[in-house]
Amino acid sequence: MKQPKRVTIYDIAKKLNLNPSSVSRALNNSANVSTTTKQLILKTAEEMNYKVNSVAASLRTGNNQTIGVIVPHINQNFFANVIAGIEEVTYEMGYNLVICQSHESAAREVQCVNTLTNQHVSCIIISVSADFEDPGHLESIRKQGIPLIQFDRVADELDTMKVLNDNESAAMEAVCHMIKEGYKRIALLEGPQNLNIFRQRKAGYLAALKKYDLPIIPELIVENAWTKELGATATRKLLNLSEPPDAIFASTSDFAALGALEVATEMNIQVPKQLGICGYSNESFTEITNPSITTIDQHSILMGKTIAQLYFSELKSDVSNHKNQIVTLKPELIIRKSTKRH
Amino acid sequence: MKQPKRVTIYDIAKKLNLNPSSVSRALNNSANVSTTTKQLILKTAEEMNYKVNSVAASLRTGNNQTIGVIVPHINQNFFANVIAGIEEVTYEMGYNLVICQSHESAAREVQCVNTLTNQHVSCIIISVSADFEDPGHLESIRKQGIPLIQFDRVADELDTMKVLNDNESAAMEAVCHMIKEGYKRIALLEGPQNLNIFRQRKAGYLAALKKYDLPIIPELIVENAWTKELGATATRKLLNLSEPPDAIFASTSDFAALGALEVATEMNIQVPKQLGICGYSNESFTEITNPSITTIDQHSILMGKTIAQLYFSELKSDVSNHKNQIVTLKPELIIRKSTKRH
DNA sequence: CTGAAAGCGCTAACAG
DNA sequence: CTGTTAGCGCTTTCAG
Repeated sequence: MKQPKRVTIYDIAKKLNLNPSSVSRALNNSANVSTTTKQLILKTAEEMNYKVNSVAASLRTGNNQTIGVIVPHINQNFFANVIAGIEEVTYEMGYNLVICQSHESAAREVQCVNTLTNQHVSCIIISVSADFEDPGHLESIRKQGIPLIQFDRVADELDTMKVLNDNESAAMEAVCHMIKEGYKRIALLEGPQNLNIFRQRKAGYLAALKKYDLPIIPELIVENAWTKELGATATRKLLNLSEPPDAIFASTSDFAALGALEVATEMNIQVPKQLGICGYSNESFTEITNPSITTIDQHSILMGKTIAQLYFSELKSDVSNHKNQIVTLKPELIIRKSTKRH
Repeated sequence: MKQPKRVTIYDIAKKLNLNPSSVSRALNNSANVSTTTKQLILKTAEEMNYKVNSVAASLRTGNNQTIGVIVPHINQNFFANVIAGIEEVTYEMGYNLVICQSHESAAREVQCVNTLTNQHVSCIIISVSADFEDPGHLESIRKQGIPLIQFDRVADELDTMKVLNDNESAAMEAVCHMIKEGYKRIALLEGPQNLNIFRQRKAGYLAALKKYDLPIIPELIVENAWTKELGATATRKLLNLSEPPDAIFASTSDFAALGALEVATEMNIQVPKQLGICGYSNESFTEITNPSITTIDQHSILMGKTIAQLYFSELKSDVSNHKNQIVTLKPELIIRKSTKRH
């Protein structure tokens, strides 16, 4: 593909018998240029179809108005919405987004971090992959002086800006709600415990049981039931126990809850009468299943906006007394038919 | 935020008493450097924690290994999946993605184009906004010598690379299927006709009617029924006609189909017995509604991969006999319960 | 195989 | 207010 020669500020300067720096000043709306010449420059720039080369500007200023985002998958509702929220704010500020997917792989996450740091992005926003273990690559971001914001799935031990959901209290609220609805043997579908969010949700589950003096029954806690299929398998196993649960809290996702619902339907077990089901994330389908599924909304778009706002507020804040702020959002329990016995 | 001084190739060169150009050669794995010095350079680069500055490299080479993507909304299933598909391929090739949302606004789309062209991205991939009228900004991309790939929603008249879905044949197949199931008064929910995709889907609908010698009934064609709410409103109106339709083809989206289904349920009209419903896009929820919704799958991830592959194949192809290739994918009719009378 | 030197396009001192 | 100059970090000729 042929690249036609692009118009530079030198071309404009030459045409007007001016100095490139004046042109630069005019284009950047600097005060140190007379309004008449500024007008003239802007007009001819327009005429000559001049476009800034922001790569050159970035190299010179060391600031490229670009924010890197790393998420496991961009085509998952929660992450897509968070990114949409981030973009809403960054767009207003004239910043661009470079988006990378880690595909839930730590190795790939490291590569994403490298490409972003090589590009000297102004900030990196990340939600870590499922097999996250070693925060070395995140530390290297900080070492290079690039602001880092972790959200949702984070390395707790790392002192960075964070935007979190209060998973524990949300999970607790959900399970308390189920208990109040009369469920007594509530099973938990749990996610990989190396991720903070799943640890917290489990903690909320346990706290709710404790609050109501219900026993913790190990056989009702199923590991790694993350997808619809795994949720279905887990549910089948649970419902075939000699003492099956009367409710399932799919703390991993609404997909697992959907798997549970399908198995219950298939086994002719009535939801919510014989079995209560609660998911997590408020995926759009939870509203239209039969019965509709109780779930927890994470305000994902708001979360994205909050993340971006956090960056910009830090940017203009006083450098000297800088602390890594942590913002925690409150998820919302959405009670639907799948847990309403009364 | 403090930016610690970054290690450059000069630092490495100085330490080793070499010339920066040798360091550059070693890092870029050039042939013109002895294996011993190459080893040495790579080792010390590692030790000194050197990271390339890809901004500087971009400025020098005029090639930044970055692809810009403009879509109406990143948090819509179809677009999120297309982007995921694009990313899968570009990642392998060491390219990055800069993602912009037009928010269905032509004005904002123009701005997105500007930021991307200013950044000298290697390629721009776009699906135009709903209020698209004037392809001027797309022409300016071409004028600047940046390869342009349009997908799905495209400006037909513009000679660029394109990756399309065969909307017309897919819509025709869907309507033919409904006719074969015995539906005779099939309504159409249509989208804004300034977008090629909705024109094509309408054409497919009309072609199917023609094929089976069914009359075109204007009162059964409803404009701009794009969302769930608009789909519901349209359906309510249709079902209250003196001669209501016996089927609805929601060519705009599955959301409109869902709205139709909800209205039918609410009015105690049996689907598929009294009313057939077919959507478009194969959103995940169409599988779990009651009854499940017949729809058209657009192979969105494949589409994304195809787009990226098209770019890379053009990249290495002979420049002289370059033609703007158009790839058309075949959507797939997914027949579910909402149209199965037999 | 290695060194020297120029320059991508822009911005930001510093002079005038 | 405008011009001069240097340089961001890298790649890439051209010499040697």
